[in-house]
Amino acid sequence: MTTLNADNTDDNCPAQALLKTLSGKWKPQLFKLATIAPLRFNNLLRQLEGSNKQSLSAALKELADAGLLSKHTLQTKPLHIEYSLTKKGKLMIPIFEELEGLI
Amino acid sequence: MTTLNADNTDDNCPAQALLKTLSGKWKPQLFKLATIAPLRFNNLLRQLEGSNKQSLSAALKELADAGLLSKHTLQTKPLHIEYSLTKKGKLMIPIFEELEGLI
DNA sequence: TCAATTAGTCAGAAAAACATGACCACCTTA
DNA sequence: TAAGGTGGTCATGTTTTTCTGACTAATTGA
Repeated sequence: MTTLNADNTDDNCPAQALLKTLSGKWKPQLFKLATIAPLRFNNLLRQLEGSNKQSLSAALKELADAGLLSKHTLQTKPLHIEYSLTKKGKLMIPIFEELEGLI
Repeated sequence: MTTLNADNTDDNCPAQALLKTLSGKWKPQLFKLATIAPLRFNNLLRQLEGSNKQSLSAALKELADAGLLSKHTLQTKPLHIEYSLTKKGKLMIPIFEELEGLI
């Protein structure tokens, strides 16, 4: 009898990594909001009641590292930084809608 | 400016609950294995290296509570208990395959 | 010049998730 | 009758995640 998953970072279960990057207290909401409009840091901090800088900062970074969000700086004064969906991120939208459809 | 998510159990983001029930150290693997064959407790405990009774028990319960797995007792001696995908659980399989496709 | 905005980082505390070992009941085989 | 399998629960401890408050730096408006 073979044992699965010698370690829990195993990618024999390919959806697991994606599920991990999307899970957490704020990431689903950040992803969802990003499908509507680009995200801005202090704006999110005000909108997401109960959130905090540290967690939002980490969540945005993880979503960006996963290739779902891209970060770009607008040359305004003061500088504004926007996080918006990448191509990969956009590809996920209809799949999420299907998931929501069967809840 | 309206604030979103007065509490973090909010269902204004419907995928969030589902994402939550599928996230965690063992649940993705349990779901995946359940797409192949019904799950049995001690069998999982042996197969999933590094797992433990407490966590598997909790994970199976959460997946069952979410309506993705159903629990039934086989009248064998000794009794065997099987967890298998519900209709809802089966509906999620192709959606997960799409997600995996774009990783 | 002082307060407030922009977007964060850092250290430490609190909360949540996960693991460990003891224990339970039932049944079977030796 | 003792050991080992079935499928768990419970209390406790460890590890990971999340939150809090202090701090940074540049820019704007009063």
